[in-house]
Amino acid sequence: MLERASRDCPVLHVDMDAFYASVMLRDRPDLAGVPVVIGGGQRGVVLSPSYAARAYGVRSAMPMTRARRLCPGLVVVSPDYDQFSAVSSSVMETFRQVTPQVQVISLDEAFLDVRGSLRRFSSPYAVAEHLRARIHDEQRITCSVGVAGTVGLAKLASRRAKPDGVVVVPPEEVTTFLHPLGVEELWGVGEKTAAMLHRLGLMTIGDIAHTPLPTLHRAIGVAMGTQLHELAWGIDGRTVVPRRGDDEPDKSIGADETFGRDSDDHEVILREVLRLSGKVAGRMRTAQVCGRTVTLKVRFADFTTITRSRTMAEATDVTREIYQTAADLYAALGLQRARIRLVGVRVEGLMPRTRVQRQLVLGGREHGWQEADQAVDRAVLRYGDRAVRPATLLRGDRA
DNA sequence: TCTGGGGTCCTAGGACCC
DNA sequence: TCTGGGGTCCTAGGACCC
Repeated sequence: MLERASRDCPVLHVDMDAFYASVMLRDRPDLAGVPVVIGGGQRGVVLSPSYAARAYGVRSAMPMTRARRLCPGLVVVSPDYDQFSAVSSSVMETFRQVTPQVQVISLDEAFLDVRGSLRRFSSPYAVAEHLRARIHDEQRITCSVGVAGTVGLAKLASRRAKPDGVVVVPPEEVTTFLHPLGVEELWGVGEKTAAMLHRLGLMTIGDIAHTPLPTLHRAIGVAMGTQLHELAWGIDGRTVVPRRGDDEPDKSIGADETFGRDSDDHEVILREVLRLSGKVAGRMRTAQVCGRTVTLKVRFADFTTITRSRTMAEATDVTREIYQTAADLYAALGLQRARIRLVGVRVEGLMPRTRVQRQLVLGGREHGWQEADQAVDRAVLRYGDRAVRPATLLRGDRA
């Protein structure tokens, strides 16, 4: 029955079940059945709760403090991204053995267009079950698959399929499936938009579908209103675009860090800005890109967040120049004793380094810093990222 | 001890150019 | 001494996604 129902459903959304937690648990049989989360840090959030932890109400993105309150025996394990990436690559490779039409969304999910695979498989549903069996055999983790005619519907379907299942939404059942769901299930509807829709009395996707377009436009804007109205009727222009996830150049590279405790000490804050600048510049050099716009982000103790940016005449990947710009932006804030929770540095307007020719500044000593960075990169490659750091960062070690 | 860290996209106003 | 209109860049903020 599912075979036949899936015939006009060329799009699969595959979503690994509790991915980080599941990958960790398969190597830690001692933790089987124990409520455990991937996460950590004093002020962190839950990245991935195991199903045993979910039974206590623990959810992704929940503050760790709240998770521990809900589940006093909670075991917390730090993420091992190298391992997650390795498992993810294997899984994506399995997908590609079925179809080249694989769009990687993140480490743990992908869209597949399986139209080209229907000579080898009797139906999209059969592809879904084949993939689930293979991943279970090869990786010893489970996944859920949504099968539908559009990416938006496939994504909603995979959510309903969890854990360890398949949900097919054939064309004739689209509105029956879609309209009872809450508005927050739609892609693009987050906390704020959901609250706005709720104030209008729109609770379900069906409510959105039956709201006149002009009303939606007034409430949430023309672009968003049109998009949600279409999605509410299962209309979705997006297609599966084969992508590996790392084959498109980033548009920006940034790093931020929440302090263990809020700080109003300029020296502490600027030292962190320097460390983040070095981290960002290093990643830029690895990616062989330079950028022109430096953005400083500051989050205060009350969680209000501001950004300040400056666009430079020339693109750079030099730690010192990024730091100097970020430090200038910080100084221009003129903060006195404001307690700061987080600082961040991001560089935008990225372009391939080969396209950047640096102007020779009369009397300038521009090249010194670039060569210093290259020396740092070589040392880091050989000895690790604690090998070479600006002297001002060494003080942090003693603290 | 509420609320991470990596991103993308959109909006809106002002500057500036033609 | 009247005030258009389009296009692009820059800046700041906000929403959202994984």
